[in-house]
Amino acid sequence: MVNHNLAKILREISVLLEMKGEDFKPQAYEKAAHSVEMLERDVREIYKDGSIKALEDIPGVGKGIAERIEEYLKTHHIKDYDKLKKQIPVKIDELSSVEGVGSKMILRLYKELGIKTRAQLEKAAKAGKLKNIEGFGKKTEENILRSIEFLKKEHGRSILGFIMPQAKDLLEKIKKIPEVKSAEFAGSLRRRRETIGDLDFIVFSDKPAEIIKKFLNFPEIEHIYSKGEQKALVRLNSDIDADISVVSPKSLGSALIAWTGSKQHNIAIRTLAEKKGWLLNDYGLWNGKKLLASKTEEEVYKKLGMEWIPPEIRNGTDEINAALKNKLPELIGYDDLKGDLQVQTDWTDGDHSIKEMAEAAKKLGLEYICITDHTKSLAMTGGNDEKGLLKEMAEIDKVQKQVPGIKILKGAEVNIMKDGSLDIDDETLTKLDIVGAAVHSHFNLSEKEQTERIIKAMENPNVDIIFHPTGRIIQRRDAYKVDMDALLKAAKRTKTVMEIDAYPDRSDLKDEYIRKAVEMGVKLSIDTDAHSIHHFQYLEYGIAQARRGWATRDDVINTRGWKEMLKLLK
DNA sequence: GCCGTTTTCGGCCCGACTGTTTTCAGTCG
Repeated sequence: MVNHNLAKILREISVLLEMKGEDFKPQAYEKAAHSVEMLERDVREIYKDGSIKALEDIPGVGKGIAERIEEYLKTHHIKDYDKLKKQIPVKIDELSSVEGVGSKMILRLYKELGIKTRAQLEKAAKAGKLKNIEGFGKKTEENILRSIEFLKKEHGRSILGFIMPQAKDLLEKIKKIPEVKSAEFAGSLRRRRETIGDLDFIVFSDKPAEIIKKFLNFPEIEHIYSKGEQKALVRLNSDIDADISVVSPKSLGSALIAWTGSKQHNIAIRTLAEKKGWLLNDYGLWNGKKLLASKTEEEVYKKLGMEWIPPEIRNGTDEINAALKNKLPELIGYDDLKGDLQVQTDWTDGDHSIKEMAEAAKKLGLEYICITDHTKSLAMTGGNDEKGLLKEMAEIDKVQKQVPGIKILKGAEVNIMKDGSLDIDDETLTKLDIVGAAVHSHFNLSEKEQTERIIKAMENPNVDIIFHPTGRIIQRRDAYKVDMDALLKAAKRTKTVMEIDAYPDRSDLKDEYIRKAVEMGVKLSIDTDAHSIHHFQYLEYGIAQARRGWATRDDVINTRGWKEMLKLLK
């Protein structure tokens, strides 16, 4: 996709314009950059299908930016950008990623010291040259050096499901501070984004200063970036940053909205308030000095003329229009799942036996699981052949008697071969309750070949579910190239279920594909891909993912009891 | 440069904290 590079350039233009003291253009470019980054379709395709008019349909992209995008697609250059870049030839992304360094500082650093890169900035700071620049002091120099040290460790964003246990522990600790009335996650943590930049907490109390003081004494705090009467920003010894903000319970609703974001969502609803002649800030919704609403989120949204919006879908896109019309779907709830349809055991690459997995799932309150060990062509996992599968089925029957109170379904994670055929014969597959099929090899086929390959597997009447349909692993492996529209159409036609793999670094399907599937009436399943008894807890993140994709209870098959669920399969 | 339930011009989210300076611009979320 060209989107990432294009967004980067638009963002750089924004910073360059800021340096020049332009007032509103930077926001315009920043907004356009954000939109382009969020697009699910490649800008090249959008342009190919609908020319420049289609580009102008991207939120925040008007005539001017659309022309520049067109120029970029045609020539790989944007003249205005090149011109700006020539005047100030600095590595903007490198420098602005340093905490506390923004456009104005970058400009001064370049003009006064000729600094273009982060390495040069570090060298100058170490040599004590920064404090000679007007507006810079010793503190600034120290902070820049500290931030560069931190960046060198290359800490990017954390994966939601992996960071959540730590976040939950810290939230519990915060709640135990006596002056705390209540406390919640905020930011991307509360929105349950698939990756998290830092841990945001919002605390409700009438004694903010004391809470900040006590929080700053927590042993896990390694460094304090800033602290005030109401807020603090720190780094934890686990090398992730945490933000805490304390607000009076009187402002709980408005503060939660403000601190949950997203930024785009906040801008949109604050603009909406402003249109009515009101002001929306952390402390409430105001008409002049008159407080209109502040206590609960519901109250604030209602006053603005809309229904409450679940945090998971607060993107600042179409959720606001839907909420204004009272047309938000009722998203699947965190208690709605009754079973897990992808579970591996020690028959292949799982850590625990069928019995141990069943017992663990039962303990968590699940009504059923489906055992889906790998099949033979995935040799590294010791995958089952036909004979092995039959043996495992017999073993499941045996375990079922030993572990009552949870239904153990018989399944397999069958390998889709390069040509779309399966590595287990149909006769054996018909004996299973559920057949999941998945791609584990040949990730580099062309989009056309990969799409046809998976559709061919869907057309097998035994294939019930496509597991982790895009094969991506967050921060490790990109999704293989596939035409998702075509896959979803085929899924609809063949009544194949698409999985939301809840394993935290998979989270596959991702939210925009889930939303597309929901719109097209394709059924989904949410499974953990558990390889250990500890993995069932990941269902929570699969549900979060489904909620971000606007999925309802009805869209997800394993919200039903197992008998009813099986009826939905081919 | 973008945008419209106060549409084709006039406004663009809002507030806390920091560092350096002495009243506020810059940065961040």
